[in-house]
Amino acid sequence: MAYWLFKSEPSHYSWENLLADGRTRWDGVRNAEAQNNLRAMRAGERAFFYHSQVGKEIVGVVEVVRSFYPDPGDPSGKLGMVDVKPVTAAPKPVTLAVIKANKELAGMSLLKKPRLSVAPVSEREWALLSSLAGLPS
DNA sequence: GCCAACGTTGGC
DNA sequence: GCCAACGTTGGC
Repeated sequence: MAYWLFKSEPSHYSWENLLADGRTRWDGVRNAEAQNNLRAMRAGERAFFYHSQVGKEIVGVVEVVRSFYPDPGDPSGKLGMVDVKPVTAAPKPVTLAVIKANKELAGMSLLKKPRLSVAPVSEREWALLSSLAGLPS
């Protein structure tokens, strides 16, 4: 059971948009490493939803409801996506500043690879972040 | 196949 | 709005 983190600019697609939609396709990922992460996801796995640029905080938890499948709109046939649904909002959103200030989280992909939009989260990081967010882990 | 130029991302 | 980091593109 792996854990993940999805980044999205709220001006483009926010947590509120996801709540309103109930479910969405996580398409439009171009970066190869991010694509590999999508490919590695299994249905039922969970991920944090992070607002980049505006907010810069973890705002909720999503679940992968459909594992990787090709994007029919991609002419190269290489790009794919997963489907996600919201699970729960974070009672206490965890800001980037808080994450940066925590030594235990210094190894996170979020910090080490700031431009990676779909990143892995370790079990330990998941537990710690869940607790910081006021979520049961 | 190399590498310079360019575009994009995302924090500040 | 700026800039650093870094991935991608395209000419050679």
